[in-house]
Amino acid sequence: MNALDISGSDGSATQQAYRRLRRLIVTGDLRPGEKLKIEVLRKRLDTGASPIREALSLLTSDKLVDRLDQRGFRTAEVSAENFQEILLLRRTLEDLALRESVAHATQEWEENVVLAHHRMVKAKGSDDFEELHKGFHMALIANAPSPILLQFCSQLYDLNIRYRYLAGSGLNYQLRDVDEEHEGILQAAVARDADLASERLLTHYQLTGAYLAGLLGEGSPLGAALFGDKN
Amino acid sequence: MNALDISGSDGSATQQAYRRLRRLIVTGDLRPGEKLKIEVLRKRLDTGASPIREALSLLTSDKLVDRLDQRGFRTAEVSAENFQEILLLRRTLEDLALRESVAHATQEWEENVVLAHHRMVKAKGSDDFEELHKGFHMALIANAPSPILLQFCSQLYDLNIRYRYLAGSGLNYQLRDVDEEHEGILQAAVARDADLASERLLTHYQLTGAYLAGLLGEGSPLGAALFGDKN
DNA sequence: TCCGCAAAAATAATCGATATTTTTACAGGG
DNA sequence: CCCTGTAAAAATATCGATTATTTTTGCGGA
Repeated sequence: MNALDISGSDGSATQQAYRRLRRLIVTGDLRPGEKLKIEVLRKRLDTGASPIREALSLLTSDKLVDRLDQRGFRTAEVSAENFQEILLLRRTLEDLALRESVAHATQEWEENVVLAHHRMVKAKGSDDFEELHKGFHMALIANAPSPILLQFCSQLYDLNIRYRYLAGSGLNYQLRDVDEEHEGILQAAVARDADLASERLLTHYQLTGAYLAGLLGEGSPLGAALFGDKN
Repeated sequence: MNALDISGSDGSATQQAYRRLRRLIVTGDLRPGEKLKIEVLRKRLDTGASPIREALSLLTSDKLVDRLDQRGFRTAEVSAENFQEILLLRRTLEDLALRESVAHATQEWEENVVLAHHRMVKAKGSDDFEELHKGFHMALIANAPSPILLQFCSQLYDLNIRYRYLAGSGLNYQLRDVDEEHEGILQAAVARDADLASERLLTHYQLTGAYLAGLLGEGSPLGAALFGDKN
């Protein structure tokens, strides 16, 4: 009815299916390359075929789903190359976005960043953490007057986080002092030092990326299971 | 069933609808911000509601269509800000892509670029020119080992060309020696001089962008008609 | 004249059923 | 034993109709 019900619930059946399917794919509940049969999903999400089909169409352009003409849908494959590409693009685009964002800094933006950081820190360990972590990273760059760029960043974030889930959700945050890195980025951003903030952000990605790449690399058992085995 | 398909059309009804609608939007046949009623399009393209709806979903992620939950679809609005953003992102991403492409140069790639250029030149003035022009620009960067980046570039190209059509199709090619610019980019690319090729490509965009911006700028009658008038 | 409300019309979203295509299984021939 | 053509089964894509939602219209009252 009203557009005001924010509490995760409503929207059209299509929107719901979109969100739920997206989550299933990003978290790895639906494995890479898995065939997505309309009938199966229809039962699993307890909705009609049309919303499923439309949601899958939307996910196609997010690069989370591949559409094979006349042969239905399947989740996007993963590969070491794809992972590296995502890392590279993320570094490039978020660097750009962060600089633009800081360049247009306002008090409101600054406060939103602080708030997003606070919420993320507070949710450490909870189920909401991943979402709030994205919230913090998006808040940093949100002030860039460039909606398309922001959408690219958001999309790449989701593609990236999918690999993190595939590597084993959550565990990769404990081994480094990520908190301190986040804190450093926050400080630099609030101080409106674009160079410093950007440098710290890139370092943050570099470290996270290297860590994940290690887990997922060709040599590792996990990498072999993900990239080698085509069942 | 439908034997009356024109011009070697293949694929599902959805794919066809997607391509046709895309063309209608990019060329400005469907005006910016125009409401896209399923029933109207259904009759216009002589197909069912489902393919239309799915095609519109696909176009949504190309940023050519906006979806208003429960309120249907409409073509994306245009604005001076949006246009400038597209120009900026295109310069940034194609620069990156071109350098990557040249860095991985192969004979096959080189030949494809030459071929694409030849076809474009040959088609000057014909209806196919726009498509082949895109073909040339995409061929230049096609060797970048970065499918996501290439997809971003392709998407931005289409968003950009839409403004060119809105400004009055074709006319903007006559006033500058675009041929020579293309030729220069081609030479530098074939010589595998990434710096030079990139510089020429950016100049090319700079000039084209400035020209179009002039046509579409706030002060101009065309700009006012496009950006000011919300009918 | 200007709201506000309710009924009516228009439109979007969804469902159930049908047609089309792909996949699978299998028989016959090389 | 493997290849190939074909028929049955499964799955996808599409259609036509129904349902839900939004927008418009019309009317009365302030």
